[in-house]
Amino acid sequence: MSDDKSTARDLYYQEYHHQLYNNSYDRSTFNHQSGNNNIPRSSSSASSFHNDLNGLLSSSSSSDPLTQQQLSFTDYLHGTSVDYNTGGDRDFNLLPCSSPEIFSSLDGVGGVLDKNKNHIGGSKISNLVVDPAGCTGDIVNNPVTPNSSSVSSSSTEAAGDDDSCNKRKTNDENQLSKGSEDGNDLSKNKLNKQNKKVDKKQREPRFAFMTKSEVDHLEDGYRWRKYGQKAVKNSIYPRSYYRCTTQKCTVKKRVERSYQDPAVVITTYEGQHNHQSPATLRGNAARLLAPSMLTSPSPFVGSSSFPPRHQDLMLRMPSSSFTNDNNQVHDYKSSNYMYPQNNLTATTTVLHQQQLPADYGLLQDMVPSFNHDEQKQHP
DNA sequence: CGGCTTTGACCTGCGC
DNA sequence: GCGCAGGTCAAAGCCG
Repeated sequence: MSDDKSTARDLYYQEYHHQLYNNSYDRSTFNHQSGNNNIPRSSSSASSFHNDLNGLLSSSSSSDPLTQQQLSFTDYLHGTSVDYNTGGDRDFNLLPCSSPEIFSSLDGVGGVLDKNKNHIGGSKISNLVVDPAGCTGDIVNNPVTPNSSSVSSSSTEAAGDDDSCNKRKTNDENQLSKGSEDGNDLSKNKLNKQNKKVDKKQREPRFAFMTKSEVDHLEDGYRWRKYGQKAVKNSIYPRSYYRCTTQKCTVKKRVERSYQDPAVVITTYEGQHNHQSPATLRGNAARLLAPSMLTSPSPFVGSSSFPPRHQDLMLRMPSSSFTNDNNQVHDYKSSNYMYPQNNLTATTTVLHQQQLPADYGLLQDMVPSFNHDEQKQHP
């Protein structure tokens, strides 16, 4: 990776984390800290991750006028049956989220955590970032310009199980095609390759959560099978790859620890669950649900999908804006949630980018505008 | 024995 | 074309 890109990416990080940082202070989320101390939690930070997140996301709605609608982490995981090509979903592309891309430079992240620590008097902090990635629909619909590509293509993610499962199949097909060598076949192969390239552009939506935890693999109500582990460049901590064990469920998640703040675990979800949480099926829903969720319609009812509907996210997010190089104003939806659980306080930061231009996807393309904005706000 | 983790090999995409 | 890094596979081993 070139230095220019690294620099640009760092600038992106700075702006990204600047958003996190500002939101930590701009909003009245710290009020939650003293307001909800009676919310029960389980002892293990890992096993209570699901609970924590539900609490993080649901408790904040009580004081957030923007959020008339309950949204929990379970909602995040399940969402609802939604057509990502319709309605407002198409209105906003989302920040590209490949954890190494976003978090490999964690200067700002560490700052957020430390600031929060100072702010709340040394309480343990779970800091998580919900960072929705490109929508599948957007990928399909949005044209890819030579100078940029869709949001999702900014990452190196494979497109879910279907894609990965097709890898070998594709190789076999290519080999078969090689076997029959005609001029027509060659052109057909080219077309096939192009089509497959387009197919591979399709990425599952991704959400990255940053959580301060001692345990890498956080319990979220689903069952996961680890299928790989890789050393991460510039990091002493490996990245683990998990796949949902439910048959025909293509959801994956990556778990890695920040090398700059080892206390921070970065979990990236990819794909949509097409089933109910095993925890729910086992009758453990109540244990996993945050109290506020018990009073709201069950998020497990109906078909489930991941990620959450973007409208739901947007409902909960105050907006800010930034301008890109073309002086186009983009709405930014972001929020932080503080969730006190006895002596544990957590912060949820949700970033959302709305109404990006169709060709405004690549991280490299986003960086200048972020930088632009950064310079405007902080001369 | 089934389910899960570990781990080396392999594949793919991308930049040079 | 080559090298690198990310992502995935699958055999082997572990564990309850």
